[in-house]
Amino acid sequence: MSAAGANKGRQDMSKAKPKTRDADATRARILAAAKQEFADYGLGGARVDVIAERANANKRMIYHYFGNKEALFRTVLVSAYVDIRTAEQALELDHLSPREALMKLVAFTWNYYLDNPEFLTLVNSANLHKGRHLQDSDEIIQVSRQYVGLVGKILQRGVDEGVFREGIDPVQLNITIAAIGYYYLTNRFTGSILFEREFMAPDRLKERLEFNIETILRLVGAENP
Amino acid sequence: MSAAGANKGRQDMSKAKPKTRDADATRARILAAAKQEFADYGLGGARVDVIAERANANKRMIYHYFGNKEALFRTVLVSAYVDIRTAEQALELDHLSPREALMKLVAFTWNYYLDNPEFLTLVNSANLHKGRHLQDSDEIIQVSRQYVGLVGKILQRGVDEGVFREGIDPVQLNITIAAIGYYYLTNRFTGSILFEREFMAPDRLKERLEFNIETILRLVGAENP
Amino acid sequence: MSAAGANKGRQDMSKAKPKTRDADATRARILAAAKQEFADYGLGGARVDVIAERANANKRMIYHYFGNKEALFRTVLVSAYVDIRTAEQALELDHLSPREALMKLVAFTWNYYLDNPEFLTLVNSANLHKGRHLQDSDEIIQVSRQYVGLVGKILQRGVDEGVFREGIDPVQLNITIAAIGYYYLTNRFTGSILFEREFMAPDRLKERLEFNIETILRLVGAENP
Amino acid sequence: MSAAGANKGRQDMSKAKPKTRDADATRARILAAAKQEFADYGLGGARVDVIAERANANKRMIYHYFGNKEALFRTVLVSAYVDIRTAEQALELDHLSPREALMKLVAFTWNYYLDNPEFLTLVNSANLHKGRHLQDSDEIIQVSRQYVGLVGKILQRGVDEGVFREGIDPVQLNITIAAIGYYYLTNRFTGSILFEREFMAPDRLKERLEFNIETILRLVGAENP
DNA sequence: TATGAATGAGTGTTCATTCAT
DNA sequence: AATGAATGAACACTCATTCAT
Repeated sequence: MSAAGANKGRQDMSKAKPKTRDADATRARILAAAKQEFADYGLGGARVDVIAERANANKRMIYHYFGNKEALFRTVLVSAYVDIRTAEQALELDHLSPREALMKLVAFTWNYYLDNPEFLTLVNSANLHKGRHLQDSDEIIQVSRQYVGLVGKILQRGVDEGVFREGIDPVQLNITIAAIGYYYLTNRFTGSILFEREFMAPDRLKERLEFNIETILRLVGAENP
Repeated sequence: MSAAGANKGRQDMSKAKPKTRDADATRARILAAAKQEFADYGLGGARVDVIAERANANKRMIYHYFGNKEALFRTVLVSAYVDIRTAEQALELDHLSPREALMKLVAFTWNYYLDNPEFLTLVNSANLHKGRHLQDSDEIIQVSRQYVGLVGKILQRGVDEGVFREGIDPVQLNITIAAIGYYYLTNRFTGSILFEREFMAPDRLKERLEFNIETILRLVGAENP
Repeated sequence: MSAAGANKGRQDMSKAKPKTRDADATRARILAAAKQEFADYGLGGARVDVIAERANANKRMIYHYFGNKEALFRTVLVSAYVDIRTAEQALELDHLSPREALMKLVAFTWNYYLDNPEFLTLVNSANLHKGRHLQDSDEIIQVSRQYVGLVGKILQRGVDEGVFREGIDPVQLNITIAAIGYYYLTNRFTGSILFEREFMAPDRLKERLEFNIETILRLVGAENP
Repeated sequence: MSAAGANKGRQDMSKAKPKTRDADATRARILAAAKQEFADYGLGGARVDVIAERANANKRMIYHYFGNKEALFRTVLVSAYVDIRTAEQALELDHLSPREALMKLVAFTWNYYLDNPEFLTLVNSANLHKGRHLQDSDEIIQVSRQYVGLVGKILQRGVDEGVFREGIDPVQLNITIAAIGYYYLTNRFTGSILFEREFMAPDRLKERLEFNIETILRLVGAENP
């Protein structure tokens, strides 16, 4: 039996795994579908039926894996935050000059919002519901601390090298970096109408990113922005 | 028309006017209630019954005056934009120095968001629905043009006086002025959790406004920000 | 207009009333349908859709008039108790001899259960749910007190006249009068199988009533039962 | 078989027996859990998941051993009847006087209901479903016949000894003995509210049992009840 | 102008049951 | 023998909207 077991070891990989992987895969498909649906229609506007359909899963499975619609939203939201924070940590800004690190971070933030527009509406939804779904999530606080530390380190290095001015609050800087990208993109629809300008035209996007980089560099007092 | 109006004036006072005035009052109450409800729960989350209740009106009246829920939202949204743009036009910035005019505008924008938080969620809702409710609204475009002109004029005066740098796009500046206040306030719930900081504490609000003013002044290149 | 009004007075009876009566009638139809459905299938087994259908009403109306399924059950239950207690009060037992009054009460109880079998299952359901739906109903306690008083009075008269023995607790007697009819009828299905006897055959019913009357008369000590 | 059993004994202990014993144990655990769940919530209100959980068994096992929910209920119900009838047969009433035998039977019935309240709700559920689950159960009819015979024998002995009156139908007596205990206990929740009296207080229980014994003794005509 | 009654199409959620291993 | 995954049908309840007056 031990020989068979050893033999089965490899073979089982292709039999047992699918079994466990099926569950994980279903869960993942539901999560992805939910992220999209919540992003498209908000928490209230999202339809559980549609999520199930989009996930190519049974509606019952959603309740089995996530409990209910709100809990599913909570999971989606936390995962969205973890995703962006994880990507930020992977930027490897330490070997860049403070100025370049900051530019890279502004550009990354902008591009992340561009590539993952669902993040924007998820956050909006979370705030429409007064942040209720983020409460009691230690994970979120952990990754956020790392993020603030990341910006704080760049700022400190800039001050030490004499290229940034002193006394800038890393949290306020963080918020502003996010704000100038977030606002433009989340309000791209009303913005395009109000300002009679195609917000999502490639040239316009490029222009805005440059404007944002300049805004941040001037803010931290980097010479020759 | 003015003669007719004068003629009708007295007669209407006793019979028709009260009637029309009641009608106007009902309409206004519904509009105010709807603005609040849409702001609190979004377009999808808002309840027609609740709006009727909040307006101390009959549900049927909503349909009588506004057609349906979406049309009501459209009206609320346009009125919200008209309100803020009207307030901006009333600022009388012309007699201030460009630098002070800009500071005043940044502060006004911030305080308007603070005092009218429903504006933020209404705009968010409008964008969740891809700006659909703002289309075909000439009124909106008119007032927006005036706004851009207002900022453009300040900018031009600053350049002429040599206190602002050249080449700044008034629209981009507009957007950034809005963004740095809007983002902080609309995301105050998730922000307070993520950054472990009470976003709405009076000191924090004051701090943010100062940070924003500095951001804009440095952006336009005003010396001694 | 006053003439017309006077004229309309009677005519309106046939126009205006239906309006108000419609609401009341709908409510009443729902209540009757619910009583039947709850009696047939219990609280858990009853279907709101079916109640609406049986009431020839819209499902939405049930929620409009009664709030939810449990509240509807509560209303049904209270009304069922009020109905039987009201019928008992209408018996006019005072002018009968104590012995005949008691016999009449036993027979009435039996026949009421026979004619209103839904009462039995409603009470069973209420107890399956631990009486939760009867709590906080002052009405129920009021009518029950009257009922106990009614039996107490008969008992007292019997004692005074020397035909009943002393010291019988009216509540215990009440319970026993109910029990010997209730048990036979509510368990008629299992009873018919267990005892291989058609519990609902007319002769059997008559036989049981006589047995019950004898049980009660012997219990109170009436001579020559 | 005993030899085989002895032979198998050791070997089975380690391999086969646990398996079969496990199967029986699982079946028994499911049955016990089901009895409790059905008693607590009725047939419609009982949840298959909960039964599986309560039985510390897999849900699939329920279907394997019992077919489906209704069949499980049927099994539970029959077993409940067999249990009470078996306990009654073990009473050894023959060596008691008819009067004492009857008293003991009334007390036993009462105490059995008290100790096994699930029996009451199971029977109620069975009747809510029109006794359907008891049909075609020969076992039930057999044990019931024995029960009627048991009461009939006491009655006959009493008549023979001149302490009971003639002509009492044992079935009717049976029903009444059950009724006066059953009704009080199954309706203890509504009863406690209606009669403003704590039905389950120890003194109240004792009082009711004495009342019931007196009721039955007077009914059969035993002198000096 | 105003209103109470009524409704159909959904909406999140639950449940007994079967599949695949 | 035992189990985790999956499902379809149903269920209580909701909502924007219309009817009738």
